Amino acid sequence: MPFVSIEQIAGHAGEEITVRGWLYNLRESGKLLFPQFRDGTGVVQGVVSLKESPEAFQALAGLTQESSVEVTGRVRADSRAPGGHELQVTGVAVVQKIPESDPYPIQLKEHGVDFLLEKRHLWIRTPRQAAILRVRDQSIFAAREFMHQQGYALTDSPIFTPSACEGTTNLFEVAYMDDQKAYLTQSGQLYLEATAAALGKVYCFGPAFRAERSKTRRHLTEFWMLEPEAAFAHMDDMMALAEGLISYMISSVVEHCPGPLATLGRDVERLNAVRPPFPRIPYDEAIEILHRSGNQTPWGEDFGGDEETILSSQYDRPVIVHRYPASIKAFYMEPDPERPDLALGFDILAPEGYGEIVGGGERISSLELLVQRLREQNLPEEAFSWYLDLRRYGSVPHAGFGLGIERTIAWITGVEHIREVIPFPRTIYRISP
RNA sequence: UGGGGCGUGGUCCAAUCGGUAGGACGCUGCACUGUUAAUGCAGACGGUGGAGGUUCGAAUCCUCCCGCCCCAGCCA
Repeated sequence: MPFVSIEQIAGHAGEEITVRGWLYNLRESGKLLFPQFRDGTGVVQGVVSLKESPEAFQALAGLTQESSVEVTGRVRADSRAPGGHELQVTGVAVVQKIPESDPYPIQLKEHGVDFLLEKRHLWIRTPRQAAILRVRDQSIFAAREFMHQQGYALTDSPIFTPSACEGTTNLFEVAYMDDQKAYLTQSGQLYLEATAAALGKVYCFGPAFRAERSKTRRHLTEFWMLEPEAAFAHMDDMMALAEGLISYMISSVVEHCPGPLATLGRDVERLNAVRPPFPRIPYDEAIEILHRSGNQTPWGEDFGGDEETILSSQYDRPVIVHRYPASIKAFYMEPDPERPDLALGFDILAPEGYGEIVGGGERISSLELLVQRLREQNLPEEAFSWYLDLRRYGSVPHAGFGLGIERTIAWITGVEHIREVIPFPRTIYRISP
């Protein structure tokens, strides 16, 4: 008897197959049972009659939620079944029955956030959570596929680092190395600038750690970031790469995850609108738009959640804001040659209030200017000596950006909170499970 | 780190002015041949986050502590 995954079941109508999975729910109606099985790819309803399949009926009657099973039966199209197909069960092998004395804790009812996060290791079994993780998988696969197609080589950055990318305040210290302090990385960028000078076009994809006391729906303590970096590239090249990357991720998810998107109730039309080019607005113009909208943010200040929402709500696709005041950007940002008070940096704001999903720009290539900026910021020059080597030996214009995977996936899936788009979220108040 | 909010059976909620802490789900049993988080009937288990205080009496009022949620800042 062939094993068939539930997402493939419609293609096996009329055949006898075996499904391996878990009992998602059981409705009993006299001498008829309606068990629902899930296997991680979907949910299918079974039907068992006492008269026709007494042994299967006895095996399933009273079986507890989430007990593991292998069930055999004939697939039949039936409009009364959720999903359009059901399994006429003829054989049941119970792999493990959950005892009634200790039932599965997550009901098919509403639960509170705290309870669900305490049971995250079980919560991910629910169809909605599984659909989100399915989209996460496809998004990351598509992102890596796109980067590879564009000629970018994966050169992952270290997780343990000796110093900060932009200061030490937000770093997690690790008490392990004997002689000097070690920290968990908050960005792979500095190392990517080195590998970009080695291989030309590179990227890394891995976790980043921020010891910020952020407790909003857009923040995690541990999140994943995709960071490209390219030698001889300028800010415009990176804006084009980012919009191509994001558009590719979206179209790949729309193409390969119709089931999960339907489970999530995501409006696919809004995703289909996301195609290049994305609107590009200079910071100066963004300030004007804000002022016209009644927001009085003065020139020279960075944007907060309110400002991001005003700007992004004007468009049906992500919006790129570029050329920010240099004073509010990182020390390594290349100044605009025409306006030295501006930095050649850009952010991409996702639609629908999901906020900043990309931050990046062009890096300073001049040794003298970089040293000057380090001193202005009171950063320890010796800790950056290898980084300065990149400007000593064959320095070139180069640029890159970081894309926050969880924020991007939260937007693609349409979920309220970023904590649902990573299997085991880490926040300031949660390290378990 | 600031501002706001919430902690009641395993879960989700209710409890009027300070007056015997209750319901639903879940679990058990029975009924039901097309259920859609099935339904109906019956049953069992089980709780006020913690420590003080006020009071004849505290889930309710006060103080402190703990846990969590939301917002801001920071950022992706």
